[in-house]
Amino acid sequence: MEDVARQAGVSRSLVSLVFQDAPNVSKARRAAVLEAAELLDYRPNRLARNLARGRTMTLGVVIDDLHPFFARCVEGIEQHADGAGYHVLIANGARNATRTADALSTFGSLQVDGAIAVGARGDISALNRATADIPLVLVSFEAPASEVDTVNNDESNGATLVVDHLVELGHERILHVDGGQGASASGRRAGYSAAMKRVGLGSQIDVIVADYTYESGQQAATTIAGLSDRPTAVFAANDLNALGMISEFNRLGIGVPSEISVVGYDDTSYVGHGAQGLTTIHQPVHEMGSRAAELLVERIECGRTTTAHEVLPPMLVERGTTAPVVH
Amino acid sequence: MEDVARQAGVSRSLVSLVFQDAPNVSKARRAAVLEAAELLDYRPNRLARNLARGRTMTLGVVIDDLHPFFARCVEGIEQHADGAGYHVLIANGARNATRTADALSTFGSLQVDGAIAVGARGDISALNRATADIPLVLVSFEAPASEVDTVNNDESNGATLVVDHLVELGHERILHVDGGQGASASGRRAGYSAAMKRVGLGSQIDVIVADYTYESGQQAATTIAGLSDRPTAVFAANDLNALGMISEFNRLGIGVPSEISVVGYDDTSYVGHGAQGLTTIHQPVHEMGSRAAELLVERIECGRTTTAHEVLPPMLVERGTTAPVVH
DNA sequence: GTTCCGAATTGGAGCGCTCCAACAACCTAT
DNA sequence: ATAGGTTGTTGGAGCGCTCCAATTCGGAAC
Repeated sequence: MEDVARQAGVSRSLVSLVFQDAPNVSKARRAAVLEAAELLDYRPNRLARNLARGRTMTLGVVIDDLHPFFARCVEGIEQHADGAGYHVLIANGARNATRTADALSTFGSLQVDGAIAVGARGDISALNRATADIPLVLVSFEAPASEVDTVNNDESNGATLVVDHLVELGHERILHVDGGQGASASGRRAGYSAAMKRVGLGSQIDVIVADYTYESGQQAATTIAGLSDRPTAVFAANDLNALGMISEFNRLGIGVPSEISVVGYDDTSYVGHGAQGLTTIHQPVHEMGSRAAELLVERIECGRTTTAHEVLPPMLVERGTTAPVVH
Repeated sequence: MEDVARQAGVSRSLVSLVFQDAPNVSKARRAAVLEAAELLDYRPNRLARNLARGRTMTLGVVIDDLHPFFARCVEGIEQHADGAGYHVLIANGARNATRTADALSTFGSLQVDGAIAVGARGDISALNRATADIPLVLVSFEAPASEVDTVNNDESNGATLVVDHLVELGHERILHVDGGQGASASGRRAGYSAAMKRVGLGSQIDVIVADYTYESGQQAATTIAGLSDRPTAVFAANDLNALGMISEFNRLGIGVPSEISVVGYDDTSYVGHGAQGLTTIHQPVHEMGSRAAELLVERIECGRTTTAHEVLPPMLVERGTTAPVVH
């Protein structure tokens, strides 16, 4: 910077002003500085700038893993951040509470202006401690009572959409393969039960404990196939789980959707493809991301201190794995 | 830091030493500092540390988009980086040369110690300029003549594996739906032609121009269905393209693999799932990532100046979309 | 030709840390 | 008791920038 200043025949301060494109710099000097910088191949050191400014104009995002569901969320975050003039840095929590906290504290010591954790592991107090005093927004993480902002999908409403759709197709024996301890699983479970009761199918409520993996879907399918009073429809924990279930049903010679209907959850990018699209619940992930970024920027720039808990509505996407019940 | 030093009754330097866990600090003082830090809720500012050190112990990764193929590569990168003590920051190039260059220059001004671009857009000189003087490694980007390190999959060999597999199943009319201008497409195309000639099927060489999308796969399927002398096997541009093709064949009542065999490329995570697994070429993406990180760390720490071009072998994964030809 | 005022420019302190050279303290070994 | 070597500790300069208060500049108004 010193060198550029000398080369352009101005002071260091002026060079600084040019690179912040400050308003009150004369055309001539600005040009001179720019030319000198070009000549010397100078580019400002953001590290130093950030240190001096105490602002980084950067948002840190920790995602639980790098898979499509989170990716779409990040795209939403980026969209809003871009508009607000922030850079976005991503770190991988690797489905692991420690790594998540680590990533968060890396962001903290990197002095990002705010952080977003998507589908994070660990408990709120740990997350909060890791981020220290930079604002944090949680996506897909239920924390209604806490001081942190959250953005969630209305899981319970999603489950209701599933049940209503299946009931409309004439199903009554509707079973739920759940997500166990996974994030959002309890909301889906509760929504399922409530919806079943509401439509007068309380006696049919049946839940198989599973998790969000393909393999656990396959297992659940085996269990279901062996049931004496086999359900005519299954509400899966999520898309991957549904896919595992379907592949196993196919292997066992049970037709989907001819003999059993299957509904997933998340509308992961790949489930629309393939010969037989999966009927599923679309989460507005992209929007959840951009809303999270919005909340964060609000806190950073307007110093909002009230806590926000956003809940976004899901949507049913009807594809090829559900059909009217056959008696 | 000053406060911590005062609280612990030591100098600022000692506090610094404790937080770098330097060897020669007495147990007593170390404990005192740690306690004071705890009390005052102090955590070192990495920004300042990085500035002072001139090292960030961070690697920047720019990926072309956030989808599974790249995600697995990042996991490979992270694995090696972790071992070598580096943090990994990810930025999204958003399938766009400008954003890619931007991300790279953000990393540059953030003073990361090295950068990796996976499946980047733009030309080498632009990428090089953006990174300025920090070392750069390119993954899935052919640049044999340049000064930058690269890590690639042996596309040509991958194509050979496909042709050999199909020939073994008795196919002769083997068509290639290509990836157009996409990265690696030319390698696959060339490998296909060479392999066909080698097995004496030079006269059967037939290429349909397409790209790496699902939709273009569907289109290609329509074209193929209308061919007078319909091929018995198709080598698709990539998995997504193959999936599009298969769904369209299904819709048109053409059985896969009974009437036509289809082979993909990449072994994207989701293609093993579903009722009918896709036969495809597995790229060792994870390994490519970790190898890239290794090359990078080598340059950073050992100051290697010779250029490395790694080429990793692909592998055929036989699943359900290929079968012996029926006459 | 003064006076005044805003626009343009500058020096210097400071952001929070590291790292080096200097120094203090404590051991041996002579 | 003294030189020599560790081990432990410290002040201060410096990393590359920003930002403030102070200064200079160049007109327009009188």
